[in-house]
Amino acid sequence: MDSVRTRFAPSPTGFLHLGSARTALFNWAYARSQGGEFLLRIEDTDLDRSQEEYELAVIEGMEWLGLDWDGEIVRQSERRARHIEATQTLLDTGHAYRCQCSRESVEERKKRDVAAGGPGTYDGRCRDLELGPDCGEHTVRLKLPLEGLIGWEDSVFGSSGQDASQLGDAIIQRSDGTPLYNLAVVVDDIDMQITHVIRGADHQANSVLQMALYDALGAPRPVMAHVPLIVDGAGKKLSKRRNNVSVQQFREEGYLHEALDNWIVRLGWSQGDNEIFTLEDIGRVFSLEGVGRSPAQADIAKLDWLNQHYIKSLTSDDLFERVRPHLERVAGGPVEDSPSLRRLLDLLRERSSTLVEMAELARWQLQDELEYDEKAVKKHLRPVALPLLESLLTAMQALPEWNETALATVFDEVAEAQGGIKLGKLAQPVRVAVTGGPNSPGIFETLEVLGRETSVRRIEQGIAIVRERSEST
RNA sequence: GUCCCCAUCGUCUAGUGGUUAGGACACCGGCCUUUCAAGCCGGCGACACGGGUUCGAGUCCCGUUGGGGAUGCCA
Repeated sequence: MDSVRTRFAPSPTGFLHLGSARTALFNWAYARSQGGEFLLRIEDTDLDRSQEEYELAVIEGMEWLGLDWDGEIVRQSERRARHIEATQTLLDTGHAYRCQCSRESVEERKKRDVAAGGPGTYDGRCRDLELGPDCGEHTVRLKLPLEGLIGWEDSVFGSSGQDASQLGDAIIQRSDGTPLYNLAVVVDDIDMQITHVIRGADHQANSVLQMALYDALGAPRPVMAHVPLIVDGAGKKLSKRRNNVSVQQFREEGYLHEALDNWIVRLGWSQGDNEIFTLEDIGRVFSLEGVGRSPAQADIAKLDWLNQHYIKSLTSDDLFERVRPHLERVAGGPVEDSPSLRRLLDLLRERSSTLVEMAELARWQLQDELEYDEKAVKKHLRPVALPLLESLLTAMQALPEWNETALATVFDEVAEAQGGIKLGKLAQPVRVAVTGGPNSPGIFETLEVLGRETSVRRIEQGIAIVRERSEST
């Protein structure tokens, strides 16, 4: 049996977006699961739209997602001679013909046909004219069968295809002599010996044409597998214009590639009731049978959940390296590695669904000056808290050891001395004093992480705030 | 307009003629608790509609409705 060869063929017209990323992932996964090869081809034939910058962005996105490809990257623009050669072959074998029709006249005839209730396809005016190479400015059209089904057995959608009567002869070479997408794709896929073409369902119509092209070129057809589109909240195909969906943006927003891969693979593919799939799992268990047929909406809440799941499973070193840029943004400068920061990060794992959120939650540790939450201050730094904070401060300063256990003991003693008040009565004012807000990890952990010096300073500062407030009222 | 495709909880989905229609996320409630989370337990919640076929349809067929995609000398 021939070994499987798939490819991902993005056009570098923007950043790698969700839909493309999923197509890439599926192709990668299928190849890996079958012990085959996964190739990368950049479709840069539309020079107007292609930009090197975007090509780099696409590659970067692939690498970030962990989708490694085999062999050298193929650039479609470098294969022009082959495309032109193939067109010539089609011309020589009578599978294609030169067409002199101008855009305007084709357009006009099309309009007329549509008005008459027809399909509005090219009417084949030049089909049998047998125009030679010296016929002046011309395009080249593929000579499609006039009738019969042009179909294939799709691995996802089953019997697919269209009746030839609904199709017009498509242009495969522009009047300036350059090849068009459909021709180039087929020629490249043949030369690259692609065995399975896995791509978005928006290509279904192209596939009809491409099947005819394989036939005309006398080449074996690959297995086709169309994947339902990912749609936005409005049910529309994801668009770069309307939706913020580039993978680098997700990265910047603090999502892990592990989460993104897992999220994406479950958009249109499933395996029983399983939800968690590492890239390694995907490369092992992915199958075309598991691909569904209806479009999927991308749900950020699910991504958030997955992201936290993977954040929890990261090693300490890995986590630190990945949040670091986000921490530094919050800190406004370089952030030093330290045991207490590592400890804080661990405490924050189960409180953060993104790395950005995690850095935000670490703000009180990263900045010298506290940013107070007004509501929290009003609620917890009140006169009643004054004796509490003061006696706590005194007791804390006398502590020989600054750690969680010792702090817990101090809190218990103060709570007892203050008339057996609940721990919460004590903890909240302290929390607001040392973090500026009402939420943080456990108060003992928080204080330990913060260290004696800063904790004491901030509690004193908190006491000052209470005094100030009681004087002004 | 024409062609193609799709249709199970709000979302992602399991389901291949006989199920109390399952899971996950989200949401709601409870437990835990020094806050927020996390965790655990529980709850709400779906087969678009109408015809067939069948002893029996979420599952098969037809139609309707709704949605999407394609209709480029773009990729």
